[in-house]
Amino acid sequence: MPAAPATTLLNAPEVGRPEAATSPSFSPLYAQIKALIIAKLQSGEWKAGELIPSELDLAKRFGVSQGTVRKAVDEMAAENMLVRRQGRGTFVATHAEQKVQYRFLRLMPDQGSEALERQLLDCRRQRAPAAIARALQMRTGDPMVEVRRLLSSKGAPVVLDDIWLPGDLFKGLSAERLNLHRGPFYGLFETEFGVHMIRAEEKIRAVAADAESAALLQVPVGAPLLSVERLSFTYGDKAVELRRGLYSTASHFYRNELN
Amino acid sequence: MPAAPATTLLNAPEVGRPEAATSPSFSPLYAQIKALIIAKLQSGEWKAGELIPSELDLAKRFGVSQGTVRKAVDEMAAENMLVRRQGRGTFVATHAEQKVQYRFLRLMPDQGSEALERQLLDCRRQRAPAAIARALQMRTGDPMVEVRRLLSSKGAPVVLDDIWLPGDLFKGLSAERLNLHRGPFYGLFETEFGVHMIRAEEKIRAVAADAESAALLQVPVGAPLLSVERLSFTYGDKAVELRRGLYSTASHFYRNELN
DNA sequence: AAGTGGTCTAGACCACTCT
DNA sequence: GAGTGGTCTAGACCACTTG
Repeated sequence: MPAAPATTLLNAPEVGRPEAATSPSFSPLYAQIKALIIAKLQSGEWKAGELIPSELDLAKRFGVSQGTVRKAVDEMAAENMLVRRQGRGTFVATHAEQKVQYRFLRLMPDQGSEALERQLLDCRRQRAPAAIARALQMRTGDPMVEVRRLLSSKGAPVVLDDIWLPGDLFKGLSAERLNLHRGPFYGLFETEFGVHMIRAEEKIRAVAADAESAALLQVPVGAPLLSVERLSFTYGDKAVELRRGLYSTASHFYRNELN
Repeated sequence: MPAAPATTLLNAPEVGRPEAATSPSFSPLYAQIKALIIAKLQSGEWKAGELIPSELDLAKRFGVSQGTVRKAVDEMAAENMLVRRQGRGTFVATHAEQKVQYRFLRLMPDQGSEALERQLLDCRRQRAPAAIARALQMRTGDPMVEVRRLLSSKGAPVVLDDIWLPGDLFKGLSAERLNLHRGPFYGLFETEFGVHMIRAEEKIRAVAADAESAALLQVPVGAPLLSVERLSFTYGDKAVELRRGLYSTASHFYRNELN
């Protein structure tokens, strides 16, 4: 039997030690450890890209065996919240400085793999329209930031994005900040606003280009485009971004893997 | 130190016992166990939907600890090749008799969740066109089966599929067989032909409906449709199906989850 | 050489299902 | 109650990275 937890205790209702767990609403120890680790990430104590304590260290802190910590970390690594590197340690996942930039962008070129150029079209404070507010669990009229931008491949526009973010979470966000930044927006969101996207849901449709989209994407009006509506979530399954992308799929495609 | 394996030995090159493993091309024991289990599935010794031996049983057979078998099965369950059911055992995953039918179909209705009606349009033996053959790693002109079918929701056509299968794997496949069968094709492929799809890759584009597709899907010519090109794989990452679907996304959408 | 994650074992006990 | 998967522990050793 291990010693009592060194620092942080497991005070979740009716648990603590597995022996105390009875049938209804049973939560295994490793799930509680996972929740504690997530809390550290959420609070910003362990930031994106940083090294977290070793498994042995965590095991001592939480008063459990290494194997239990391991299972918790395993799950989080599988969900892309943490990254394990043998011999080095475990790191908090990040959308910046990653080999695969644009982790959430599934658009692939038919040939080659050229980098995408970004072009900011607009960035302004807005009041939330009803539909946007509903998706983000906010109220109609709440302050928001709307960003519009274009992604191009070898000069040819490919993606037109319309992005909505809660105003209170992204206080200093401006066109200047966005233009200064290199790499994907999600990297900037992490470092500048402490908002880390961990998963997203997309609804994909085929639509006809309207006049404005057609002009920006340089396709004929009525041309078929991929409409990709993305709802992104941070820790605690909180929706923090609604994004509507129009993808020109003449020389690119949306890649998906099914299991 | 455990006793020598009871029946099947681990004869993989330069391994067998982890102690014998040296740096280059190191393969952990559980990965070898996993390969052995996959071999059982591939050979048809354990069929889709069936119960496989218990972890303790497998551990004895393979001469390893339960934990090692567990890790192998864990991975396979994560990849949807096996399904664990506490208290009952571990089963071979199947596309038939599953709560979620159409495991690979990501199309969702905007409202409700009505079942889809199938309508077979065509089923005939063909010679492989160059493009199809290439994707399936066959030769142009090889015998194939082409199936065309329509899926409808509440009478309204939603999906038009054009399916290509290797002729040698699907010998007795005919319109009659397909019409007799209930549920997804992949279920029939398992029971009748022993072909089990374990994963797939999709390339998605927005396209304009041509005359024929428009008529079948009851949309105007030129209407935007989702083109979903799916390449499906069996055990050993062997491509065994190429499918081109046209989805009408007026009242449905393609749902995807990003991690 | 020290520290980290990765593998493997052996054994205990719990939760769940079926008979 | 017997059998299955699920959790947890403790300890050993391996593979990899860094000083």
